[in-house]
Amino acid sequence: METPADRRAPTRLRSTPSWLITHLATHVTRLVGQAFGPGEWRRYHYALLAALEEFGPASQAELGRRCEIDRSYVVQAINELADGGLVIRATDPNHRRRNTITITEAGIRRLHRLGKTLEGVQETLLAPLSPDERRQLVELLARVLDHHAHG
Amino acid sequence: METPADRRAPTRLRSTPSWLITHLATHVTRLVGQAFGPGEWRRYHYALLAALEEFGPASQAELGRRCEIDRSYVVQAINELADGGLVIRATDPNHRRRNTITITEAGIRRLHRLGKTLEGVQETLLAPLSPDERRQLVELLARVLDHHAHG
DNA sequence: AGACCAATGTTGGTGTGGCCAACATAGCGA
DNA sequence: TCGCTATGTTGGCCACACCAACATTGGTCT
Repeated sequence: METPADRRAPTRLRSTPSWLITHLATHVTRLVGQAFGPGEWRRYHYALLAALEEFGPASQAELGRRCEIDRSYVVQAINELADGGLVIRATDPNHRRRNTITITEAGIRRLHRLGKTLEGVQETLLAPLSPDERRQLVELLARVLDHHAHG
Repeated sequence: METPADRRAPTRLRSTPSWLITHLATHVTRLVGQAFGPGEWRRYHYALLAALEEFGPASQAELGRRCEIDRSYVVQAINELADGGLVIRATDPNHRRRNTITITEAGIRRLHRLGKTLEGVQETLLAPLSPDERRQLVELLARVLDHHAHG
């Protein structure tokens, strides 16, 4: 049997947005993890690189605010990115308590490579949806997220 | 300033479904956690109770398959539910290696109470969407989730 | 100038929860 | 009868969200 009877999900869950989102997120995490590979970069590295490429050099605190990542996690992620030569951490001469993070050429290449990988993930993830439906979904999710981010 | 410049999220992230979903899931987890209260029941307890109410008594393994929860987590959650008198764990006489989990009256009441709480969460979560858009979002998410669950 | 406050980087701890490995027990099928 | 598998259970690892504390350093107010 393709879908055994004891695998049907409760109706209450299938109609509850919060459950759909959190549960789908676990599938997404697994897909992204598989695509990025073990011991390699994770989605937070991608997020930080994306912010650095789009907005230019920034402090760790600013990166955390842009990507909604906790300061303490930014520290670790930037450590790993710097170890890999994807970013450079330098003390801001004007504000000596602050670090200026700059993306390197290697970082930009890696960002684009990870972007390609993520495109494949989206393809797998949204396979059952038409292009129009995919755009609808992205638009709805972005609206909801905007409402709660920095809200 | 309402939305400081350094809080704008990178375009790459805002247009990436996998990022939208995982990131939104953290907001959802926080909202649900606040609504359910500390040290109290969590979403997995709700999921298990919902499955028990809809499909009747079941083994732990079956519950895990229905709700896509790992067996090891089902054990703990059922322990807590049983401690709270919301379910009863009994050995299946026909298959003595198997437990039969049954929801109690108190469990059904708790399920309905948690359901009401969750409805409030959805209201907060989907505030920026119209009723039509909310239905669209639920339908799209359910389709995607169905495709990946048990796939 | 001096006193206070806020931002920053950093460390470390806590809790959730997804995932996997191992194991004993007990049915089931060849 | 000999595996093979399902089940319940324990325990571990990992990704991260969140929070507290702290020293440094800048800006602000008086």
